[in-house]
Amino acid sequence: MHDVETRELRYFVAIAEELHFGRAADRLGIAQPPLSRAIRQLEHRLGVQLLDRDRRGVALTEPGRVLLHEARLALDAVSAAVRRTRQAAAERRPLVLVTKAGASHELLQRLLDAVGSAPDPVPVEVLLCEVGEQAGLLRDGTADVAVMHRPYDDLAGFDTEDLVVEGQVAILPAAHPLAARAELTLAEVQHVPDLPIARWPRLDGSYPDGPGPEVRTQSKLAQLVALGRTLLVIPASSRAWQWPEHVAVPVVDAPEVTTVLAWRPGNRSPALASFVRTVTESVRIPG
Amino acid sequence: MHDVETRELRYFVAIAEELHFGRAADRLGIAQPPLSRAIRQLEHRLGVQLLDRDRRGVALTEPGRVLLHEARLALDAVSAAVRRTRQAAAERRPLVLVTKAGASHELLQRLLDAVGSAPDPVPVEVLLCEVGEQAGLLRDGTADVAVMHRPYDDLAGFDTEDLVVEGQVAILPAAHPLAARAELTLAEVQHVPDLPIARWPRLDGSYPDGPGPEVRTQSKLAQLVALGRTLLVIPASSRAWQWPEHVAVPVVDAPEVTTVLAWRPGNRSPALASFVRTVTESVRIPG
DNA sequence: CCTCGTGATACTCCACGGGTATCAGCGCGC
DNA sequence: GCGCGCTGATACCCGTGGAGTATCACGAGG
Repeated sequence: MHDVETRELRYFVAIAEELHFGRAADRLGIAQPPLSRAIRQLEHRLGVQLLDRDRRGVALTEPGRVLLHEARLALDAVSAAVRRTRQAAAERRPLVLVTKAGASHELLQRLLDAVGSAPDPVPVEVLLCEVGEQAGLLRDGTADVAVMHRPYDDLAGFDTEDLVVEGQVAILPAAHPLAARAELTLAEVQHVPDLPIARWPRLDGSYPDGPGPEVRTQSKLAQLVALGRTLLVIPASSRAWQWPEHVAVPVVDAPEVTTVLAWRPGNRSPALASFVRTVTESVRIPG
Repeated sequence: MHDVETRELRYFVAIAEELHFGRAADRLGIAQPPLSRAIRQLEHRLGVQLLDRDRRGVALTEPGRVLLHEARLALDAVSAAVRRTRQAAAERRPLVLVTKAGASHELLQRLLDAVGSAPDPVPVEVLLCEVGEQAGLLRDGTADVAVMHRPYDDLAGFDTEDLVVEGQVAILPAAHPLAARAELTLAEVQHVPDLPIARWPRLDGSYPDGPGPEVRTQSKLAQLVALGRTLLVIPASSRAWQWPEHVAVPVVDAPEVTTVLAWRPGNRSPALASFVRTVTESVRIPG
């Protein structure tokens, strides 16, 4: 009875995401039969049924959903081990900061200025990503520190430092009647019949049910708003939405959003420590 | 160029801990040559030298130390994936609480009483371990929640809830002159010539340099104190040291120790949530 | 000098991961 | 109704590579 190998976890993640043996095998660059065998073998080894094989596709069981989540964490940890080992062998490299494209733009600007003009400037490389990708990039060692937003982002398992708190605004097509309002409430915004709220993928890649369009990238969503097909509620400082066709209206009762600095706990790099210190001292707006 | 497999990480951890190919291979249940090859292959794949091979044994390079730490985290994450998947398939099982044997005994008693007499009692299984093992047991999914002590224990990556704060006492052999004192200071305690402070293994398994004896378990340390070979400074509530040959003297300027409840973030089990709520409400002494 | 103990090398072998071909159940269309 | 197409499962073969045994190369110590 061997142990579980990362290969098996990769296989399982692939099929759990695709829910289709053929496509998953394709993505993995192997044939379908070995994949079938590997998954059966994994199920047998765990003593747990992970998939409900139905004619017409595959569905995850409840333990399967658990394994999907845990396997992602485990694979990220393996990637992190490889990355951090290579980084330890390399010369002094810049600190990698990751943030959602377009979010907290001014804060980011101030933050980089502060770090660049500190007595001992830390070289910083900025990596922009899509919504929800930051946690994975931090976990797998691609990035050292992230600018994230509570309660939107998944902060589980990270050390964080709060930076600023802000309200949220609704982004509407300029042509829409609600765009003329000085302020709105969540109730008004949540059920506009002709502007259903867009649906983002969950952590497991599936979409919640609902009338709105499915989106995965900010640029596509921005275009949908400009086209008058949807609206959204986001922190006031987001700058990815300043098209001429967009109007921002404050939503008075939306939950406040906290911009936070997040990093992998246990990271004792002096560059990171210095970065966090500089940023919190110069950027934070005391509560 | 294949990916890194957990087998390779297990091999590396074994040799990094043993620093000896023969013993490591033995522990892994394989012969020595395959282990040599596997490690070479891993080094080649990472493009990093992990070990300094000297005639007369092996030493870790700096990247090797990084990989040892990261590989342990990754292997724990893989174990956790397996455990949690199996648990998800099993019937309602008790919550596993882990704590250092002998630490915070009264608090543990109150805590279990409170949970047992709550309106919806959560079945709790208590697991006792040695110093420093809690983090690993939480990370690899063996335990769901731990009673730990800041700043002693490694809380990196866990969600925590503070329970109580307390001072520390020095545990001395009853026969020693210092045992008669009503209180002591850290400076007095730290350099008692005939009672060098015992050395605990670091996270990587190695021991710091110094004159004191190397210890790994509490029971052995307790005996060493009773024999008049060492002393130690611990939280006042620890109860593993109440031998007749022991005397506890408060150390007035020792840093305070906070007893905390810790658990893996992102655990959405209702049993855990209810447990944490009950415990914090009934046990916590407000600061 | 020989011996012992280290890790590396040279081979042999076979288990297992992967490939191709094919099967088996179900939905669906003509 | 019957065939076709799509699913995942099965059967079988093959080659890679992981693991074993035997041995080497090198240094330390007596």
